[in-house]
Amino acid sequence: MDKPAKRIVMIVGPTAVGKSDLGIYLAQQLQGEVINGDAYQIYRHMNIGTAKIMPDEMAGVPHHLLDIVEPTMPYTVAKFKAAAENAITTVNNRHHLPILVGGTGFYLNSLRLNLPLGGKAPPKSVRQRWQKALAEHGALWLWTQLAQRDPVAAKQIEPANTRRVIRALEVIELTGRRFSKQPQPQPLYDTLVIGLTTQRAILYERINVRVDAMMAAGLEEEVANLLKKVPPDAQAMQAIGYKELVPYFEGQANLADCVALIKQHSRHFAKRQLTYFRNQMPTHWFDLVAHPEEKQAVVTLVHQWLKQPDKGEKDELDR
RNA sequence: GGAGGAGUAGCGAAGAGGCUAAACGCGGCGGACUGUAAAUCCGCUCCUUCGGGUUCAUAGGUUCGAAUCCUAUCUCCUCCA
Repeated sequence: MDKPAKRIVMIVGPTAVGKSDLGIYLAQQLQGEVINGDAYQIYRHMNIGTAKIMPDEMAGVPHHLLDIVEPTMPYTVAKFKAAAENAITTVNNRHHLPILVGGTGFYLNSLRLNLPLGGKAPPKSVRQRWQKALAEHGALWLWTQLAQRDPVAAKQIEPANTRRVIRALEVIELTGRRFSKQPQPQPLYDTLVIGLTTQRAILYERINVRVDAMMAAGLEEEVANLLKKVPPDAQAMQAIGYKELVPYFEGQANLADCVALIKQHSRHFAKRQLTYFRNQMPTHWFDLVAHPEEKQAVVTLVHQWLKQPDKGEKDELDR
């Protein structure tokens, strides 16, 4: 089989480890451009809470896929994948290195593995019908439906995880194919994954400090402004740092409690991110918090990898 | 000084003689992940060489059997002085 020719670098890691900084550094060192790989930084008007890098911090490095959607609009992996592929083409046409920087493992993996994602977009009606069925018959009944159509998928998805059960059911209905038997296209890219991490206690402390900094920078006002045009149940409002403030604005909770919740959710999130990058991606780990000088080692690693003649990392996870 | 109340695993909190190594929540840890992914969901969390061993403030006691009953001690809270 042909090796995927286009090479891309990904910088992943939990929130608050310094991905954005490394992205810029690498871009400078390697003639690269940054492509956002963060599910919520794509939204406009959500800057402070998403720790979005601002133009004056970009040091002249082009950044793609930031501020491309209004927060009232839902967004999906598939949209991200398409947009990212476009951005990669753009960067490649300038003979620059595409550097994906972000914390949304699933988005990044859809790109890296060229996931078909169940084919086409699900019509709302199908999903609504299943959701109604769920409300009427319960989670176990719903899961049984899946078990009848696709025992393999049913075994892999917890009955309580109704969101994924419904999605599996959708895909089966829409494609006439089992959810567990989706086509497996060749990857489009040859990907090097660099992961940033640090000692857990330090990471959590950084998160706490960062949330306080966000509040000091005006997160409260940002969310208040957002809520003027975005309904609290919009997808964008599921973002950590935003959803927790809604009860405060509704007079249901005091600010300090909400801020504590933001920190807690951020910590939990960081842990989930680490799990994902650890187990779902072939990540090369670095601790630049404890060892900033290893930045150079990262550059060297990328250099060497770029020099290898189309060898390909070929470490797709078996599923 | 007097009168009440309380002390349970990292924290909060149930349990009021055997079904209790002790519900539940939080925190912590691990995991899953193919169009909501900063989402959604699952598991573990006294020690253990997995045979067992030590727990419910502490020390005694009652009982076949105690976190649960009795006695003393210590600590904390509330009220009266």
